[in-house]
Amino acid sequence: MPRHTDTRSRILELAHSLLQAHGFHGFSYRHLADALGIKTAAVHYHFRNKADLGVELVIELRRKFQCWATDIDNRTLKAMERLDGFCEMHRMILDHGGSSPFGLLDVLVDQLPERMSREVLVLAGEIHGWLARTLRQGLASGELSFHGEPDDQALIVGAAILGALLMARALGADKYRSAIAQLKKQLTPGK
Amino acid sequence: MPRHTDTRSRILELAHSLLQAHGFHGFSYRHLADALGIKTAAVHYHFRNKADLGVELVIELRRKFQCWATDIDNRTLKAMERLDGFCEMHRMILDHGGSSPFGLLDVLVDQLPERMSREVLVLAGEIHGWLARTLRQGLASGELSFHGEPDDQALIVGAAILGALLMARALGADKYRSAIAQLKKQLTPGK
DNA sequence: GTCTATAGCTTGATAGAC
DNA sequence: GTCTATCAAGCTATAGAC
Repeated sequence: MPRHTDTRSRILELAHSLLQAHGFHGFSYRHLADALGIKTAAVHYHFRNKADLGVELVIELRRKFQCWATDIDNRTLKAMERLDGFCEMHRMILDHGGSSPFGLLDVLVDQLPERMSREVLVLAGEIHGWLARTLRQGLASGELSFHGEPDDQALIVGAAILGALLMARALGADKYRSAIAQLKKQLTPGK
Repeated sequence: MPRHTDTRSRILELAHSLLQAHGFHGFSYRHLADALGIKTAAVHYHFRNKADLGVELVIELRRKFQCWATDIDNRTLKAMERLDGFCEMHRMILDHGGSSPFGLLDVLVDQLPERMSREVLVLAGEIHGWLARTLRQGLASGELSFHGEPDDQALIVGAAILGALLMARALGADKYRSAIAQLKKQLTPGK
């Protein structure tokens, strides 16, 4: 019940969860204003237009992901445990009514304001980089097992998690768990 | 240059491609009307409201998938060749500006009219069923290799293809090819 | 089967008072 | 920093003429 004293951060916080749940086009200034007990004009004061708001949202997502990544990388975990953390983070999004990777979505990146989609691409690259690095280390140490390049493997691991998250919204959260379990099975050495 | 004599099927055809490219909320009756040189009221004549149009679109998608599936199943192909066909069908969607599985999207199924999302779920089940069956046969005949249940494997194969398709819109079509190649590598026995 | 005309809503955005 | 008031534009949908 602390911080977020000012209206601006309250807007940002609410917009963040609405972005995750409904996508960028799935909420309006009116939604924000009504839910916060203010007027749309007040929202426009803090974010001149919706594209500006969108850009700041994605920048915040990037910041959050970097914090998460450096934190988990510093904890000297096994590669599979890091991947677990990655999947778990996504599952939490699912539990909170979220849909896509980080809410970065609309998934359909080309339907976003241009400045915003540019930031989304940067974020996507950062996520892919982290995944590839984690997979490469796990492969080198023998904790993980897969064929081909870590960069390519990171591509389908990322795609599978994204896809599983989206499918889970339609088919139920247990399908997400099944899919992730199967994904881990593929990466486990030995059998 | 043949068939689609009547306005109704012209609407359906155009709506189909717009659904694939922009999602259900990404086109309007005005878009349809303007592009076809008719008025919105004419569209309303053929489809009383947009939910009705959406339902018929998904039903048509189901019909198309069933045709595709029975056709490819009758051609006595190897399991991997069938999966290739599945991936290839999706790649064509990508090339035509499409985004999601069949355009069934908005990906965010829970933002669709209820009757429509119900049909989407049926379609999702049919696709999963086909994938699981194909994987099971491939595993039994030794053409494919993976651990765990075919049902679970179908889940992540489907998720990976869906995710790859969406990522490709942001990162480029070559990323889709890379991801699919990596996916096939995982399913290939021997190495 | 297609049209005109229109209703009623929601959206993003701005100007100016307090 | 927040408000009132207002705008043009977009949307779905309907009634009724042709």
